[in-house]
Amino acid sequence: MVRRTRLDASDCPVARSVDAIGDWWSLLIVRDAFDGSRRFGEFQRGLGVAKNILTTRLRSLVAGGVLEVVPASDGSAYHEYVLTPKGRDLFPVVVALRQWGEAHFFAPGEPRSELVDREHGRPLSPLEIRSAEGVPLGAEDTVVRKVS
Amino acid sequence: MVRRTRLDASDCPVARSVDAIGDWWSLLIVRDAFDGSRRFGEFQRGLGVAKNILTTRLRSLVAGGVLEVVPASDGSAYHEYVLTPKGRDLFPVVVALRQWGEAHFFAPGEPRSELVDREHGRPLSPLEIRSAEGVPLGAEDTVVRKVS
DNA sequence: CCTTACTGGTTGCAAGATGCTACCAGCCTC
DNA sequence: GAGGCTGGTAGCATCTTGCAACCAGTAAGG
Repeated sequence: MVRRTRLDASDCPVARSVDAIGDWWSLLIVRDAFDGSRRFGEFQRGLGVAKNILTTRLRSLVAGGVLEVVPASDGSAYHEYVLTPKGRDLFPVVVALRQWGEAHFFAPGEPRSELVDREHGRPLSPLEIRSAEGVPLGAEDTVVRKVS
Repeated sequence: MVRRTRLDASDCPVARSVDAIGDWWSLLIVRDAFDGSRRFGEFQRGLGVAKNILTTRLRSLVAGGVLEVVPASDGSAYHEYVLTPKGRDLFPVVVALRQWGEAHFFAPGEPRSELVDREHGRPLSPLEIRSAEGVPLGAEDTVVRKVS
């Protein structure tokens, strides 16, 4: 058995998250879902992914509780894929990745897509890590602890 | 050419980030680096990954500017892998994934690792998405815009 | 020194994942 | 009811992943 390693039983939440959405396309599907895509064809055109790959990814996201299948909103006989509450909770992950990409992979003035406040049309403020008391923290101010 | 699709030229920052660290092991290596791992063997034992896989992942993270190779801190002839500033900027991504995993993949009381404030030993507060004005936003309050 | 263990890999092979191109069965539209 | 959309499957080639074996340079003990 040489299958891809499973980490869904790891005691680290990061590992379980990566196990659920850590493959290549899943997060981009979620990104497009946040951006309004609902139909198979929308995801396929938006991502440029092969249809068989998209099929397996959508199925695994549905199985993982990130997306759910609902009847089409336009009354046709087809169905649509929408984010569950669990899927919508991925918003900070997508925003964090977006901000990291913006900061490190684009030359100034290079064309890009940008996530903005719908009301004012301005970019979001950078994510901040804060303690329970609300004090901003850096990575060096934190430590991983085992809990049982 | 059937190689894995490259997204490093996409105009979406999320896609470029995923292209850089979106494979299975890279983010876990970064997580362990935040947790203090520096040596090849530490990563290997911490992750349980095959050595050839770890070799390629470390190389691509170094090539991508996330890790850098430095002489061993204990004076031996070996070298170590440490996060660059770009790599440390991934902290919000790791924290976001961790919080999502904690919220959705653990039964109450199930053993887990936890990220806490070093000073007080308490879990961090949940990440919040905020507008430029500091107003908390949900996914539905944002929209993606093309910039050129 | 000399031997032995550790560190940090490389190599070869088996099997799974990815991707492309057909192909196809329901819909829906005219 | 003909033709085009929608949402897939199937087959095949190639790439990636993973295990195990092997190996050179370094450190440590005697």
